[in-house]
Amino acid sequence: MLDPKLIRNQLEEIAERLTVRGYTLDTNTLSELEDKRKALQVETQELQGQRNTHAKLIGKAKAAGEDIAPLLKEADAFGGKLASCEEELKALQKQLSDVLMAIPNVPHSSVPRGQTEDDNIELRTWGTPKTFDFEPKDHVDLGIGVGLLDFETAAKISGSRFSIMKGAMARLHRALIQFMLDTHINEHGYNEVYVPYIVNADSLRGTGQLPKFEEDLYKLRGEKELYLIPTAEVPVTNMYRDEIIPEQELPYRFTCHTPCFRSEAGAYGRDVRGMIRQHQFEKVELVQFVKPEDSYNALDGLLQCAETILQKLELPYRVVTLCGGDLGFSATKTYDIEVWLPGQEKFREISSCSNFEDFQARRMQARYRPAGKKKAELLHTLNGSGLAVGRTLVAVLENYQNENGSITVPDALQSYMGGVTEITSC
RNA sequence: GGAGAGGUGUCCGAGUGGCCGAAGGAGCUCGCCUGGAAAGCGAGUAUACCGCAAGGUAUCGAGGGUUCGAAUCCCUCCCUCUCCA
Repeated sequence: MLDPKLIRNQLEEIAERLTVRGYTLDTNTLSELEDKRKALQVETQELQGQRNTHAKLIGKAKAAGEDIAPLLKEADAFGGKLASCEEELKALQKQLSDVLMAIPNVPHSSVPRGQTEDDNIELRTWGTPKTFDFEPKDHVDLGIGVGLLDFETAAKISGSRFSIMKGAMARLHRALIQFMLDTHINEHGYNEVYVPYIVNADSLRGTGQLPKFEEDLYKLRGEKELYLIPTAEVPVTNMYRDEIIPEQELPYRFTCHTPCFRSEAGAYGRDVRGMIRQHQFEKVELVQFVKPEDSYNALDGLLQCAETILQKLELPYRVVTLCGGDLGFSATKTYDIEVWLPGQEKFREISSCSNFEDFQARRMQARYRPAGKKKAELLHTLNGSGLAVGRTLVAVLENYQNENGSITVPDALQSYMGGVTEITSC
């Protein structure tokens, strides 16, 4: 959520900055609502004040042993008008907060204007795409070729956009997870956490998936409003909802492996083939809570940590700065890492590293207390994939394939593979 | 599944209808004291909104209700703890 003060005092400036992401802020409606709210609030508070003064009068009269009957009669006058004002004000405040909750974050000044991913700006590339002296296959053909990837059976038991991995493939997938976690814990100083995969609506509002993006989520049936997590970002970031962290403990840096569940409601035609876009996939996430002045340095650091994984796996990639139009709802700035996929002859997103500044923190009331200050202030939150495991597996398969259809296990993963150095048909 | 107890400010904790935005303590800030520190002493210390200000309004797990007036009484829900099965 944006700072309501900014909405009140710098509405036009905020509206202008939101155009960078192609978002049109309805300033007329907003300022109209805000004016109404203010007038009604003043009126309501005045009436409440009258009521309170009168109630105290009755209290005193009663204590003094006086007859309070005439005062009670007078009190009737305050009832109706106040009740209707309070009701109307409440409705208006709800309406205003609904509008506010649906406004995306304001992009950082360095974010380029643009509509789609074509307007993203390439920041750097790493590695050189390998040249094959044969026609490289995509991961689907490779996986099915060695008999260790099975989409048809997954479709039977669940539906489209699910997959089954077997044998060395399943192990390679698991090896990737362990390798990523170990690297972040041992080399990057992150703290591992295990969290619930089912979260309540407050948590999803806190990080910004709700109220606007409910159709992307899997909601559970039952009396309680519960959802499967679309990313570890939700439970991990919400660990500090309604908490105040002492300044000296910051920054907090967590890594967390979870499955992620996404309905992919808006992606019917996209990436229907293979493991690129699944309803269920694994991800190793990086989450940070930092002081506001540190958050952009932290974003660079987070990006580095994610890049390290690809470097150790010797997978070529590039880093792009997302343009305003491609920026997620809650982010002020996002770098995507895109890995080279020989099967598609394309760079494909494998990690997204974002700074949210205080946008999520305000929704969550996640604060820290600066040393020596009495007032708690909002934290900045960041997160990034480090990395999306399914897509990393795809990248390994396609980049490490051999002419006979086998896949060489990258050096970095061999210690996790129990001596298996090459994946061949079983 | 059964029976109880409880959720109050940064934290601990008192408060069963008006004098309670809330005792007391801890912590923190400032000052005194000290060679310096600790201890001790004194003052201050929630947030949001309206207002130039004085001041006002709301907030005691969440939501409803009773009342002239609710942290306090009633109802529903959420969460924590203890005991029993």
